[in-house]
Amino acid sequence: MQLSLDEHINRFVPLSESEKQILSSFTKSQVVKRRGILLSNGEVSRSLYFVEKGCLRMYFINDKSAEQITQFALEGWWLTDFFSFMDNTPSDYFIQTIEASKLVSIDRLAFDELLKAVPKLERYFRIIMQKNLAASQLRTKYLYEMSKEEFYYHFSSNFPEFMQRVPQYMVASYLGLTPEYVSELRKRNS
Amino acid sequence: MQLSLDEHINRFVPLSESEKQILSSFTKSQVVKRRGILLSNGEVSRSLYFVEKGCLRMYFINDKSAEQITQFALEGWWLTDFFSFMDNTPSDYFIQTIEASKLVSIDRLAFDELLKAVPKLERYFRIIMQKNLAASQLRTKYLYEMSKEEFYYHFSSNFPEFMQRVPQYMVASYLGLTPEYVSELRKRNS
DNA sequence: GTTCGTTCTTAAACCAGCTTAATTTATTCG
DNA sequence: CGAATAAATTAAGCTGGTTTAAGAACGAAC
Repeated sequence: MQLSLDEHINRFVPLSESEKQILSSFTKSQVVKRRGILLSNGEVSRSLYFVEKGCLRMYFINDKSAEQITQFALEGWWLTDFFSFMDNTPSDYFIQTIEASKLVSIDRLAFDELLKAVPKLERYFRIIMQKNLAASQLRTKYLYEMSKEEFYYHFSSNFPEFMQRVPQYMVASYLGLTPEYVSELRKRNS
Repeated sequence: MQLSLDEHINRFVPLSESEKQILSSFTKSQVVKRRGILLSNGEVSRSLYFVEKGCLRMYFINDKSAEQITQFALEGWWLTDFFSFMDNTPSDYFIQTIEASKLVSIDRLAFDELLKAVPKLERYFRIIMQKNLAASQLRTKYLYEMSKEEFYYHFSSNFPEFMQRVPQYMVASYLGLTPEYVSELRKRNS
């Protein structure tokens, strides 16, 4: 599976050829190998990333020195630490590829310029942010209403392809479970 | 404290007088008494609400028939169930005023029309959604990194005015704690 | 196909936070 | 104000999920 940024934008806001050219002049395409680091903690999150192909994770190091994953991004998703990106402040997060990936990135300043140059994209990003917000509301609801056991089963039965793409311990981290407990759940269910 | 929508928009996108008039023709101002219901579960979340004065809560009924609060909105915040609002599907949530409140609401269709009529507002809402998303990422990080005890102290020391405005059991619900446990924490800390 | 690092499993002890249920204190509103 | 209702507290017992520690299985790279 692969999804170009142009194609994705076109689903919401059709762009003219010249607008597409302006867009590509403000963005960078990059191919990153497996486990490549895009952002390290302490740095400012300078870029907003779009995943054309592959998979990203965002995580921080918790007080037990363990990696705590807070978000994944698959094909068609945008990812950054928005506070750091907007306010130009150091981030607590790491962003890393899980697989070899093809990305489009936009720097903070380029993002502002781009939106001035192609105001139609304000609409595209408004819609994207709105959808992200809806997804985030739903995730929060799940966190409140499900036990950790339910949350795990919900996730594994709703996203089986994802479970196969990503190591089990990363899924465990994202769901806020210990790998040991996930093992127990898998045993229980088989 | 009171904050008009015009003023709030003006912080991000200055509007002309005629644009302000178009805006007000697509929105509704309403004063709602304490504990007034704006959305009930099973209904479509037809409106997006801006709080000019007062306080809203969004909650659902969990499997133990208890109210589970997922969001508050104070002056200057927008609130709705975005999935229901965007896709026109029934919501699981209730939205209710905690205090007597002054609100501005925009219906789904009016929202689309408004954005067509005043494209500048795409930018305003893009920024609002982006800020919401940043706030949501931060909240998620807190959930992952803090124990419930830490989460409670963090919240009560960072938002003391809020703790006084909202009943303790609502704060407990929002933080995912039982009222009994909050009582214990308060006793421990005094 | 062997090696070395990474990932997953097993099991027992442990504890943060919940449940239950009874009591006290605040609020609301006639 | 005073009655009724809603909210907050207390304390004991319990449990879902973690911690710890050790070993087993996997998979990438030579």
